[in-house]
Amino acid sequence: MRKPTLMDVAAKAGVSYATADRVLNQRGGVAAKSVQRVSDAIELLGYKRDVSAANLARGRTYDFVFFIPSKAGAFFDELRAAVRREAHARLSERITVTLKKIPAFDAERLADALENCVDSKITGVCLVAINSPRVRTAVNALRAKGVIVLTLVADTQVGSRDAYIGLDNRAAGQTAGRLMSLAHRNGGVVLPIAGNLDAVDHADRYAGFLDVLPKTVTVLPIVQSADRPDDVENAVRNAMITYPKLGGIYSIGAGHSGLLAALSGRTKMRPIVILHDLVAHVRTALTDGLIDAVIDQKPDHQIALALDAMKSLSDGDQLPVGFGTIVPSLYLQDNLPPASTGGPTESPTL
Amino acid sequence: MRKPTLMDVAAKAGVSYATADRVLNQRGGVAAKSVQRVSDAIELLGYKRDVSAANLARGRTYDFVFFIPSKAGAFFDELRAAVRREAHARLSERITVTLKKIPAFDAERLADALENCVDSKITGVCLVAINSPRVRTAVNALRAKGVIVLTLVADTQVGSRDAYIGLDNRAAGQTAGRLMSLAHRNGGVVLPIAGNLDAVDHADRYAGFLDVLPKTVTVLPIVQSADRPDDVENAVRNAMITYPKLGGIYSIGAGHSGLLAALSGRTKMRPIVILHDLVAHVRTALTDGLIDAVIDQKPDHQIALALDAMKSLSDGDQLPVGFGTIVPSLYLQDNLPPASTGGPTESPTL
DNA sequence: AACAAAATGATTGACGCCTATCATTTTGGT
DNA sequence: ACCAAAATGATAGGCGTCAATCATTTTGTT
Repeated sequence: MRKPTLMDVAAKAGVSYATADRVLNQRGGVAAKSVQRVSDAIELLGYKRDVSAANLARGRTYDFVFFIPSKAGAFFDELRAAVRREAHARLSERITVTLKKIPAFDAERLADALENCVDSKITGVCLVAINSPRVRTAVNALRAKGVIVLTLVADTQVGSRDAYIGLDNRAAGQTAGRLMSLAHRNGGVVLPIAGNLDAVDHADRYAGFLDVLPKTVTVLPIVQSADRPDDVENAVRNAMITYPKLGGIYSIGAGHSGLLAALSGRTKMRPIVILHDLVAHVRTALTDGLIDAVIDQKPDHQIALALDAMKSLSDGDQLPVGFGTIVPSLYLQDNLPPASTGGPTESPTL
Repeated sequence: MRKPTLMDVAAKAGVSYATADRVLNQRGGVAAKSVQRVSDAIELLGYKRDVSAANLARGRTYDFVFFIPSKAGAFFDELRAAVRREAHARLSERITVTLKKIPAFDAERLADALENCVDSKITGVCLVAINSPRVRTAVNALRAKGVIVLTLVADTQVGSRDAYIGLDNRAAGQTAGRLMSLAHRNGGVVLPIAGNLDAVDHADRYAGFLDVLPKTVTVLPIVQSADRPDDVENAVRNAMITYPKLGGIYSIGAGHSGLLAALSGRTKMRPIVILHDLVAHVRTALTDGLIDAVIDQKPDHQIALALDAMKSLSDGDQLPVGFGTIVPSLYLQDNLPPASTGGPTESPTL
């Protein structure tokens, strides 16, 4: 027999469709014993509301907006591409996604963009947070209107948004440290490079890295490069000269091109190199054996999670605990995920 | 303005709803120029059929059956649990999943079960394949009836099923080898243990492992344990006595409990241990520092992919190239995914 | 027992699409 | 210009649910 409908439930419970509906949708005005009978019938039949039919009837659509900075570095480009892909894939699920590009580090532009949203009929927004009073008030205004607000990659204060989706940076650092340890079982010297330890994400990664390194491994003073390729390149070159036995490099932030330049050509007897985010040129470097491991935060996965979360939240569901915490992926040369296809693929059948 | 409907398309194209529908659903009997005008209108408006409404109207339901062996070892238990979880999560999407348990290695029972399906109204089946003539004919009979047939974890001949979803075993072995190399940059001795090299999956993993190991690493003769814990335990104990400097162990198959027993207590100065499949006790061993790395084939992900694939295929869509190839995940102690929650969670809101 | 309040029943028109039927118009061949 | 064939239009009922209305029955109160 086919899936039970609300009609079947009503019949089983010995009430009318209207009453069953009142129970299901908690419209109130139903006697306790009727509620019970309907609940029992639902349980008994294993009834599950057909959400497609429900959304159709409700005329429900999900309108989401993503605000992604145009920061230097390929990572946010990949994030944007992931948004486009996911959005395309869900077009037929009554989900519409708009992608807005925000100048990097520009809290005012971000606030402007958020404020512009307040009046439109938007279900949820997802932003890479920047800490600023105007941004906070704009977020609060949105939430006051019932708009779901998610932060992605970078968070604001807990409580001022509905959920945060982002990498567990400490775990990422620990993973790097653990791998580095495995490669230095008899001790050695390693060099950490960060963009800026004032940024919480970099600081967390660094802390995690130090967490798991055994005492037999010597950690050189950390280089803070502000993610500038030139600075990174110089630091690496100097370190390799000063410490000929340099056994490993952990690059915590960005500025990879400088690192790769300093390494280029040295595929033999070079330090173990671990860095973050599997962007295109990093993938190439890994394939070519120029570096050893990449710790990734799975931008595609984050976007998919963000969409799921916004949908759930706007349906009034709660998110499971721990939701949104991205566990880092560890890629070596041989377990790289397939490169994501360029644009949204045209589907022949509509 | 809201999403365009087929009505809007028809209006834009200057034809009736009926004609637009005839074009959209390729019912034929439409003049070429009308087809063109409708196609243009679809393109212009960015129309996308609302699949929920379509499935509702069609009365379409997806009835899938999974055949999973009750093989020894926790892996298939996890696979079954994943099926239950995913099935529960998609109940509201007009997807019904039945889970059938097949005695391990029993081609006849599997064939029986498959043959029983032929008459029922089933959309697709998904099985862990066993090579046998009766199974093959049963599969062919199903496919002849229009039932989608997927193989999972273990494949049959290409061409006799619609798709295969399973681990890239060579990549898995390579990943293990790569990690082992990183831990033995100055050479060393490692011990590979397989269940049975006649099984293609084990053979592939072993080949991949050897692929990437440098010549400076000595590989001891492989132990074939038939996945028996006792044999594994003995082999490991012997090797550790015979080769006090044993630097690494790669366990290709199952029988982990014997391995863990041989290792227990030795958290210091023990060989690097890499094994497969993040089942419960392996997770514990990794957390406790008894082993170093786990290569996982993501059973949950495989099930999710299987459902997606069966749905797509039964809708007549094609799968993208490379679909179904599972890239191995590499877990260290610090990047373990959250343990999957026991049963399907009861959702308060229906 | 009378009466208001509460609960229930019955029904209806969407939502966007599918499928089918039947009537009407247009086309092509001669 | 005639006729059959082809193409198109118009329309209706249904899929499962939502949201609303209005009528009817059941309660609890005094």
